[in-house]
Amino acid sequence: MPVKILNREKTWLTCLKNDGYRLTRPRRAVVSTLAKSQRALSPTQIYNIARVQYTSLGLVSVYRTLETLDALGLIQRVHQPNGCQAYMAASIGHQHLVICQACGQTAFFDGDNLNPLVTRVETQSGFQITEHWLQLFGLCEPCQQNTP
Amino acid sequence: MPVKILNREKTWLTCLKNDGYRLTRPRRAVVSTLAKSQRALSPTQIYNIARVQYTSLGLVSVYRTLETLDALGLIQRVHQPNGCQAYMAASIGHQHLVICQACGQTAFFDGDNLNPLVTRVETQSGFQITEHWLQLFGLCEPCQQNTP
DNA sequence: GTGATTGCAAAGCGTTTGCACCGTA
DNA sequence: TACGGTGCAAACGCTTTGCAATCAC
Repeated sequence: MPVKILNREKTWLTCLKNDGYRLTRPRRAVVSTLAKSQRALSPTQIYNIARVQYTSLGLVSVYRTLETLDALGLIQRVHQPNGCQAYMAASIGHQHLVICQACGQTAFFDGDNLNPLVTRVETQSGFQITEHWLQLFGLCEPCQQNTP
Repeated sequence: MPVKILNREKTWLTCLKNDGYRLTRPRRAVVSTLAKSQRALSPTQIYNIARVQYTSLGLVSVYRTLETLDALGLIQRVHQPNGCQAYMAASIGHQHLVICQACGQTAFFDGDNLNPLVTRVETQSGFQITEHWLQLFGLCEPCQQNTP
């Protein structure tokens, strides 16, 4: 699992290159920032962090790179009760997200097999289900101690 | 279940009144629009629909009424892959949402018992889970026929 | 070299705030 | 009548767009 995170940056850059995108400094800075992050980041947060590494980065490039990474399915928008402006690495397969409400720290967990539920709902509602979304909110270990 | 929808408007107005809010024409118009809707509506959509009933309604009042209804727990923000600006009646108890990706039509379903999953994730991740979120996306019956 | 990509500035859009007037209780 | 609530207009913040300069290939 830690291996995945270390390789994420390299993987994303390879994907970009294979899809014909140029590996520019702004893109590298955004990719590096987001690939390493354990928490969901907003465009402005990414901008501020990435500028440490590449000072003349423009906020616009952050937006454009996020759009590209999202289109390639490498990152996902993270929804929280109060909004949905943050992004992080896309979950793989049937993994789902737990988010710390205090610090934004995230972790993935392997989802239940939701097929029985999906089938039941399809029968009862008449909807044809194409996508599901399961997310948990709470406090990560460090935050449990800081906010008793 | 249809009974609930018919009573929803009355219930919301009663809640507002009991909490010391005045039952003004703008509030009635917003409540009536949203209580009757089977789909999630954005502030602007609510504005346009409600203005049929109350022409001089201001968009600002829609926002303020939504804020109030949300604070009272009567409505909830609905998150979709592309954004989270829409509102609808709050789910009751452990109900969850199915949303039609084509027309926005929604339906509730009784959720699985997620307690075993929550317990498992708490143990594995160290997170203390306080809230969960389960949502399904797909096509409602009419839209299945229109988009084959 | 050349065309994709960038940063800047400006436009755009949804949302919030300030304020004088209005209407509910 | 009193004051909570309203609509308008302006402010605000985030996001997108237009464009000349830049840089990866």
